[in-house]
Amino acid sequence: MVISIRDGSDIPIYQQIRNQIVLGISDGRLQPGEQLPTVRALAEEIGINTMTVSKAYQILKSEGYIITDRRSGARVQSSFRRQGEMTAENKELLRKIISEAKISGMSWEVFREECERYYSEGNIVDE
Amino acid sequence: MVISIRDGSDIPIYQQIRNQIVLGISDGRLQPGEQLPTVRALAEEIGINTMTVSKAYQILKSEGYIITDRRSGARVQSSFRRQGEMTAENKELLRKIISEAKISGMSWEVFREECERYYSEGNIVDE
Amino acid sequence: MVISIRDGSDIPIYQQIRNQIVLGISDGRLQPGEQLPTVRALAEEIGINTMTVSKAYQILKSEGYIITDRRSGARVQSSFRRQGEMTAENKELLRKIISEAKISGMSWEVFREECERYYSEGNIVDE
Amino acid sequence: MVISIRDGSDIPIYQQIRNQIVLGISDGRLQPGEQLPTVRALAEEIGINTMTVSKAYQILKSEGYIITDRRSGARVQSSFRRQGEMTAENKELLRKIISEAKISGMSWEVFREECERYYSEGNIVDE
DNA sequence: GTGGTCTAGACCACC
DNA sequence: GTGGTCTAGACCACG
Repeated sequence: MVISIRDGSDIPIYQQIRNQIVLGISDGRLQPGEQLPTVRALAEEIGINTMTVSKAYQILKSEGYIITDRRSGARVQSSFRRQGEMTAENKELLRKIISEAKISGMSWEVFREECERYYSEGNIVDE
Repeated sequence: MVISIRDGSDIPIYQQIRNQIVLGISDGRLQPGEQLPTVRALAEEIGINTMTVSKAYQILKSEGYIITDRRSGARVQSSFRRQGEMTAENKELLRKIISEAKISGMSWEVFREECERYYSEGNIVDE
Repeated sequence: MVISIRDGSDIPIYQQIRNQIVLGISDGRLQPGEQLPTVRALAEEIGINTMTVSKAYQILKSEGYIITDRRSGARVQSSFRRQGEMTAENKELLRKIISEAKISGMSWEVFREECERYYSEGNIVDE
Repeated sequence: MVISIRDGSDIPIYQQIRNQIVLGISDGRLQPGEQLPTVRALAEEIGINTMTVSKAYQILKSEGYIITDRRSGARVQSSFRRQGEMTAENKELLRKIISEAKISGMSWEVFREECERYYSEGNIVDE
């Protein structure tokens, strides 16, 4: 999977990496149990510091998306806790997005379709 | 309208203020043309520096949500440009939220309902 | 001549008045020697403080655009010093405008036409 | 590139900085992708507070002229959206300038030449 | 090292 | 009274 970094972005690089890997997991490009590139390899590929990649992996690990192993490096978690809830932070973000969408005059139908499109991009195949 | 700030949040205070005012506009608690608290009053109420509030107001102004007037202070815009589009940043955020929701096992129906609930909270009354 | 004030503008009201009167003189809506409304009348018409209109008139007077007279109030200057030069401030503003136009990809021809259009709006008839 | 500030000017310092950098971009003294001085360095050079420079950079960033990067500081955008339009504010300013030029007796030909001269000062080299 | 945030307190122009 | 600007100095996250 290709990780691309936007240079001018306000989002820290380690967050961008983290987000793209989560996205990859959600749409099936990264399968449960699949091996991730080593910290060093990914850092070199993107052209950034290994510390930055390492931080991204640490976060992914602490969030339960990946597991790390001294021998085999990092792998995607093979089964996820499916509590079916959004984090408080994501709820707040969603509120922000929706409030701006409403003010901009976007109808609920159009917004719903946009979400549905994102929702149907690939599917997780686990267990 | 009450503005509440979470101290430990990684979202800057001025952004929190900005977001809550946009939310207030979108759900009708702040009506078009309505007067906002003065920079000094809001700063004192929240217990922060006037500069921080001022920065929030300037962002809101540059985004077209409010107008500032030397006479009467800050007021909510009386009419918004309704282009019916999300910003690129919001699209990216929405993707992130949805990818995480999917992995957590949240079904499309549940997510849709959550969004619909936010969407129906109050309505903008354009004049 | 109708003077209209934009509420949310960054330009101070007295400047807006001043600019519109200068514009009126340049395009012929205000003829040399023509009587301007009294400070009080204009203030009431626009719905602002008399001080503000008074300040606008003072500036116009100091710039030589109008003359004031205890009896007949304010009148447009009947003949202007035609030195055919821009002020240093206007040169700087023009540079700013042109630099932004260039970066935005506006061609010299299009810019020239825009200027020409403004230039031909009405004509001064004096002497 | 040298940034010079006029102390008595009614244009805020951060705006003067902003304008001069835009000018530098438009006439090619600042090339796309080129590194700008750091906030601290520029502040010290001019003899002002870092906040003031920072504000200038943030405006330039929000206008799309530069990007800021935690790694390498601030850099000129490498490609600009070329919509070929003036902002409403610039149109208004241009009207004001032209109205005053006309009254001062400046002929269209002289004004046109002045503009053309500014227009031909350097050229943007987009990559 | 970089830019980003925030404070406390000051002064200004506008109305 | 209002918002806007600026300072001096601090602390933070990022890389």
